[in-house]
Amino acid sequence: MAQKVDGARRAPLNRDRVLRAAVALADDAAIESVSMRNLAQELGVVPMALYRHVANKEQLLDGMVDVIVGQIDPPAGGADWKAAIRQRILSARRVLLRHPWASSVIESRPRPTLVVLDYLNSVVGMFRAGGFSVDLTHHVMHALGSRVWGFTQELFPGSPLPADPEQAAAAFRELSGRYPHIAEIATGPAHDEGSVVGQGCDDQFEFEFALDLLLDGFERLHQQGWRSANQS
Amino acid sequence: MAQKVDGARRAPLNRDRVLRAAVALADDAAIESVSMRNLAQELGVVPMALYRHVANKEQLLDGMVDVIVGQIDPPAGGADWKAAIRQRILSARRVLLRHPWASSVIESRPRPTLVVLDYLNSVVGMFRAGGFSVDLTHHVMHALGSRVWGFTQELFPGSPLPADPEQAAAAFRELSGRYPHIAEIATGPAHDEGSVVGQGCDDQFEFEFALDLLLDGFERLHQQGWRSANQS
DNA sequence: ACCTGAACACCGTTCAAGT
DNA sequence: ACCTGAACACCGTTCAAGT
Repeated sequence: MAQKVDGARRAPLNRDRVLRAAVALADDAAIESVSMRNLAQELGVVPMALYRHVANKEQLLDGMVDVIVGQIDPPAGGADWKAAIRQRILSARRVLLRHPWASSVIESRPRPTLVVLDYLNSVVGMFRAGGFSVDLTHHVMHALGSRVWGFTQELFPGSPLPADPEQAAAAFRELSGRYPHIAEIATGPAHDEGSVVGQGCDDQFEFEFALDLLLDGFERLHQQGWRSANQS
Repeated sequence: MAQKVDGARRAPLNRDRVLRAAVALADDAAIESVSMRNLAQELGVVPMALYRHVANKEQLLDGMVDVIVGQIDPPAGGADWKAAIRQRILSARRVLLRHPWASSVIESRPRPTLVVLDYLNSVVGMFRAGGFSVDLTHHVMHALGSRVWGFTQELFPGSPLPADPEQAAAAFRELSGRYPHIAEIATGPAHDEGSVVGQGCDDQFEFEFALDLLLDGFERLHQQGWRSANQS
């Protein structure tokens, strides 16, 4: 649980302390616990005191995103564009795994903050430094989408099966009847035991599989000197 | 704006009417307007009357997703897997474009509903029918992620530039100074006027660019008889 | 047995009254 | 001039009192 401030607090409140406390609260409890009132109590101040340091709750969430994005490693020097971008995105992913609430907050922001623009600008610069045309870089950034932050929408969030093995087996039989294709890819067939598809799945593998598929595709287009259809 | 029910309502409330009213309210106003209290008022009933037809607000949102997903075209017969899946996903996209609130609601659901599982099951089935191995189909579904619903996370939501042309020009000069790479791909260079990169960008083009890049990648892996590393 | 108004435990934010 | 308690306008949901 989040640390309580002791009776006589010393450090005066500032924006940075507010943001770090909000991140800690989201980490320790849940993002739903991050209300202005709850956060104020955690800091030992009256709710209205927060409004001196953040304009409103939206700006608080923006600030929390900035704290997270600030933890992503800077670009690695020396490596070629593909390795460097791959490395950087996997660094973003490691940050997000430490703060599971962050991906949904990033998604929820209607406008990018300056810190977010800094990160995106530098990723764009990495493609450009690799020789990508302005045109191709534009499309490639769109194709990456949220993967540039190290996450994607999970299609099957949370196992639908109960914890109890016997109940799980029964639930699985029912699932197989109604959704045979899902059941098949969820567990893999018995004759395919060496596969990575097994009980649950390896999210890191899936992420890298898709990332590499995209990066390989980008590389191929770049090498072919890809241009928009109306220019070819 | 949403239609008001006239004084003497006739049709008794049922789950379907509740869900359709919620979708209409989200379409006409905004998803933020879809509160139990607001929705009840729209239907001319007391808030608690809704709880007879949906267990709670979470189930209301699930039901709204079901209404949306139910509008996606069934699989096209006859076409090869690539064309058929492409077509189906673009149909999902057309549905989502009619209901702009839907993508964020789909993302927010912690567990898939039966209708959602039906759709996913049938997409999985389309890959399997195209000869994809269970293994590859698993990874390919993960790689599609939210694109199977016809959307992806927008990296630059809403133009950061003001509407006034003069102010926009000034803002853009400042943007260019701080974020030169973003400025470059946002507008494209002057000598590249034929490009699709121009004032703003064509979201449909970007979606299809990324979708085709992925589908082409899937096809290549399938043709090469791709297997997990530990099996090769 | 069915329905529902009042109440509870929350929100984010405004604003006037206090120092 | 600064700070903040009370208040406002909302939430989702419970529950007991009413029919």
